Amino acid sequence: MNPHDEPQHPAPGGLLKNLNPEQYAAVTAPAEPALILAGAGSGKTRVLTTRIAWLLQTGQVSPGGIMAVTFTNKAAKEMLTRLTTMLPVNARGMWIGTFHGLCNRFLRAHWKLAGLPQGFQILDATDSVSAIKRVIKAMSLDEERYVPKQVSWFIAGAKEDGLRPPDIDVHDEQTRTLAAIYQAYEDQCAREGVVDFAELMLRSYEVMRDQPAVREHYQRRFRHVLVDEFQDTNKLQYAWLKMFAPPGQGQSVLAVGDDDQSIYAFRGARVGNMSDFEREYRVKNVIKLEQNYRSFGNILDAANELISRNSRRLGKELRTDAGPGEPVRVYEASSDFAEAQWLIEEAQALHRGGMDRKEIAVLYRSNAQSRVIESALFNAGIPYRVYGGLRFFERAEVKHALAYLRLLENPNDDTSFLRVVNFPARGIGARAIELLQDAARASGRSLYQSVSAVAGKAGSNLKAFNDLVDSTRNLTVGHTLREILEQMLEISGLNEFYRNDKDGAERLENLGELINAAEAFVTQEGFGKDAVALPVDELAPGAISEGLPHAVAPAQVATPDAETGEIMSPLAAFLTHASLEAGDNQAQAGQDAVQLMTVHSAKGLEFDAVFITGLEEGLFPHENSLSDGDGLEEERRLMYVAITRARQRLYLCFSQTRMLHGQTRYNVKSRFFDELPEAALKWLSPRNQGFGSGFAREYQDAWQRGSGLKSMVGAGRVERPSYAEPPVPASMKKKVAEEHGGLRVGKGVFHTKFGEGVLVTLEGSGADARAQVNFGRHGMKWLALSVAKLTPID
DNA sequence: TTGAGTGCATTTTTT
DNA sequence: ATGCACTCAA
Repeated sequence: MNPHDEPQHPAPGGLLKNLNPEQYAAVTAPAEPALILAGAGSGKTRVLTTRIAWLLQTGQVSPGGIMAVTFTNKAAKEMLTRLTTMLPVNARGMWIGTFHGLCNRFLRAHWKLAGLPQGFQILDATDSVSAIKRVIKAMSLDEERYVPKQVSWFIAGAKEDGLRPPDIDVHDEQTRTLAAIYQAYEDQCAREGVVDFAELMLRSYEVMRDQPAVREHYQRRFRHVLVDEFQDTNKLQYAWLKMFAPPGQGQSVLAVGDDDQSIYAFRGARVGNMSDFEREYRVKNVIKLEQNYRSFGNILDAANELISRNSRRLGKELRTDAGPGEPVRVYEASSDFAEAQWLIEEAQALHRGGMDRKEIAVLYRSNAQSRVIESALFNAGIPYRVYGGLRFFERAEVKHALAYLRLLENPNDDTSFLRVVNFPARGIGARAIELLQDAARASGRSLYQSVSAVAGKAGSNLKAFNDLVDSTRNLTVGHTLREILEQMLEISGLNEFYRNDKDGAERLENLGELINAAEAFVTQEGFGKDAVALPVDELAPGAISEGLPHAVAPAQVATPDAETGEIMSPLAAFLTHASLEAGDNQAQAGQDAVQLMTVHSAKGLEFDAVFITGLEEGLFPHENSLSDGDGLEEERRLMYVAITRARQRLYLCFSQTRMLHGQTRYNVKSRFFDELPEAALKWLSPRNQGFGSGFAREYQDAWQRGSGLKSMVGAGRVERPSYAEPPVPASMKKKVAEEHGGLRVGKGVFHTKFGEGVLVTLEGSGADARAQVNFGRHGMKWLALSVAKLTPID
């Protein structure tokens, strides 16, 4: 269909009902490039899904002609779920998924052209680092100078710039070596038949770039491409997109994003892609979604005022019909502990007032800040949930099990081999492994293939390991995924190991959970939404791949491969799934618990009440962000994201004193307070709250810290501890406030040039008296009191 | 092979 | 303060 003579489509009433004019315009935008600036809480997901539903319902496109890309599995899933409630669609024909998920799907179909083995497996970030570590060792390079993590960063960065090892600009020795490591790592990955995350993107980009037939096929196929969170795309992802839907090809590309919520520059996201998109695609349709359906007015006023301080914005202001609502409450605490204590009392009050605990979120800039809050919640016996810990498929025992499974699929996967060759221990030590690695390196073969080259006791132990893997494989041929897992867990000795381990109960549970996950994958997911190769006729010349019989009975057989007719086993599909989706991070996700997370991980979520904690110079905005150019603006966007998470109530708090890295820091309140509209704020008196003043508070403080988190078993499972009065620590008794002419350590001071600060240290006396003051954005200063005019404040 | 002891870094993170 | 990665002795 020619997009330029767009016919009038009958507007199906149900779908478009209740859309505001901007949303309506976005949903029914003509089939040409469009940029949607979607503010926080403006119904972005709704627009995306309604758009797809509308396109399908009006017959402008069939499922096979749609590609919708997101960043997270969660977003992709949500889109799919909402879509299916709007419209009975055959989801299989559509390409809805994450960038990486779609790349995987693409490479499974074109593995040969991509130069990959058919059953290639995917390395997660941790696997990739350990693979790089092996490369560095094999090259006998100094691990101090070439830190595996940093090298991994370098390689991922290069790939995201579309660079292969020969393309690296080797201007110095260091870069030359890095490029050499990159090359060796690539070779190793090829030998082992694995790809990392960045490779998924780059490899599929290259296939599209270098294979005209494939490129033309997909460009013809995808009439409508939709991209979520466009502000988070990196250089490679944008280039990838342009391969599927280049400017001027008549495809409709709908990019949805919010430049004000771009908070991932540090990992390569380029907000600039939005304006590049607008220019390169000659976008006529820029639609702003500014009507907010989430928050009350005061909250939005705060967000708008704050973000207006940023330059280089595409320009957008949120508005609401909901009225001003409650003021934004601000609390100044004396210590991080008092901050946590106050926050908990406030949260309890909200809960007593009928708010679910899971509707209350506590946000912080860095993970280290969660400890005090956790500790306080724990002691108060309030259930809570911390986001961002280890996720299911990242747990050690699960990774062990997956490594065994990978070896069943591909014994030449050295990463997996090394992970489990001596776990559980079977007498294969570092020496044996070194010998084996030497042999493998010498012959250019895998560790598995080199076992026979190792002599003696070590050799026979290694052989026994190989036999173990081989026999498991032989034993489980033709069995269900569940049976394969059960057999593997027994034969490998993992089950027995954790049965005998005194702390093994939870790990055993997780292994059981892994079996469940496999079962669920096979039945519910109808495995291989992502993993299964495309139907044979997918690439038939001139094929209009809409309406193909995609339906495959789930849990039956995998779809045969496009070229050879070979089948991707359920096991291989499950392993792929495990790499692409790390799973949830907490067992009791369903419980009504207060939600703790970093501001970054709060993006995309919303809560009735939000506490933004630790609003102090150096912490938020973070000190490390102030050095680089766009750093402060990104911090401000981060704050903007945090504010706009709140529906009804927003609390901001900061503390005069904070324990960080084992040292007490005296912080100045965040500059962001100066950037919020005073009329929307309500400052709460710090004096009437918490533990009162001085000694009593510090004493309580010290004791609470001492109790720590060590004794905790798990969130929300513990009752309030009954305790005797703790003894007064000696350090407390001796403590005397340092004072000088009305100045006190820990209290505020004013300096005519540097403004407000916090007194950190006082030294010397008389003419020699010096003071150390933290002036926040002006930094830490030493001042001679005989010269500097410091006046106490408060 | 395993345990205790030492050194070191410690913004944000999905796939 | 604390966790983790790595070293060295038993």
